[in-house]
Amino acid sequence: MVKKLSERQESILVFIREFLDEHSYPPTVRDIQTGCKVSSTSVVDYNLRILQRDGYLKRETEVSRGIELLGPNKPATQDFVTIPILSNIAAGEPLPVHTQENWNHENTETLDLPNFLINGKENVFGVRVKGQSMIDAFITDGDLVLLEPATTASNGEMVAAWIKDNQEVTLKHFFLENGIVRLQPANPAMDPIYVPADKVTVQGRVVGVIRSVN
Amino acid sequence: MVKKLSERQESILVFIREFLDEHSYPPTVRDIQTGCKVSSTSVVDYNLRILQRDGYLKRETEVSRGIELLGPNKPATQDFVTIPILSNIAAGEPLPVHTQENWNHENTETLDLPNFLINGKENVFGVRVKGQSMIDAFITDGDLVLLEPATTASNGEMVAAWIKDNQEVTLKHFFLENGIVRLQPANPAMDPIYVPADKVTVQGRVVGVIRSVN
DNA sequence: TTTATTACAGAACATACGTGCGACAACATA
DNA sequence: TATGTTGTCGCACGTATGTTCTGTAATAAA
Repeated sequence: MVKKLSERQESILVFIREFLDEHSYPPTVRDIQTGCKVSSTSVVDYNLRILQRDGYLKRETEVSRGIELLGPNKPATQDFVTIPILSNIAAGEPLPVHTQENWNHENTETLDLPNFLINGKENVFGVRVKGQSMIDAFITDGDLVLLEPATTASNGEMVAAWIKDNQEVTLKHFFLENGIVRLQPANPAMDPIYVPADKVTVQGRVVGVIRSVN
Repeated sequence: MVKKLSERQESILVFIREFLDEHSYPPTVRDIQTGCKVSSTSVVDYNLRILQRDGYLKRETEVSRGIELLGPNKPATQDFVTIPILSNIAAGEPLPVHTQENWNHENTETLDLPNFLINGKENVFGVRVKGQSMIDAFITDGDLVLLEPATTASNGEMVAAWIKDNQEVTLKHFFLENGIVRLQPANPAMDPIYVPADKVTVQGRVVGVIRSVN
């Protein structure tokens, strides 16, 4: 016994959805009035009550803009985390250090990711893999690598490591053995790199990889 | 020259974030006043102006609840798409065919993904890579592969292919050459598989890969 | 010292905004 | 015919809410 919506109610619903796309707050009754070319605020109120009664939205009484869309119109409710994307990583340079303070700015590219990819880790940032230098098995050109800032790593973890002598950042599995760091490619066909511990700086732990094929 | 936030400004920022988690609309100046135990609305306004000046938020003048968080505090505004995850892919079986109709059910595991990963493609679904059979270079055990349903592919595209004689689904680059399908591993060290075209069924095009390291 | 600057307090003002009321036309029901 | 019901309209009331003004104290700069 789902009643069909009237033309006006339909347009109100559409308007609210579009309004939410453009603003960070819901519309007022009067926003809807002008947006849907309704002659009176009371008509808007009247129809909003119906929409609420039928479960299309929820209203907070006496609260300005107290409208929340429900059902299919409801915006994604899952937890999302915004992470910064470090682009322009020049070859032969370590990753710039990134803290929560210094990416507060408009020039930083960001990305919203579902929480399960981050899994509670703090300050995760993304790096776009460019060229061949960072490529290893299972990670290739164009991939977006998610890193958790770290200066140390446990054996076996995949890290972004700055190799001083080579002047490059590489993604490898990390093993510390008797003062020597073994950087093991995931690809068994490739040989590991051995570097004295003081010539390697761990810059982050790999927590995820995202590849988008176009 | 990023100024450090005062304790009060910090608490206001936190309050707004928490308020947005619980409501579908931003707080008013007075909400912040009581929430942060500030003595006067003018103090809230004063600090909001500073936060706006320093780029932590944006305000719409004369608009109730006209507050929008920026930077790391900004809630996700991106578009998200919900896709189904096919789990329990038994070895030796083709992928179950999935249409928009038959996964609208509660028993299907789903995932919300940012739109850029899907890029306008329809009916994308995810498959969790299990075991070694589907592993190829750049894709490994545990990865979530995003597939677009397809029965054909252009040369060079990575597809999920059902090889009848082997009774297995594999992820490979697809090449059709004189009635023979060449399934080329991305890993150059591995040999391609040649199969008569009628013994291969393309089941989907790979549009993305997601790996989450725990 | 004087003078700015920063941060806060209290009050008041003006508008934004949700809500209620009476009326009216169209249509169905009895 | 009388009686509801639905959707609309205009208006107005009262609260919600952004904003402004005046003042004060603490601290730094001159």
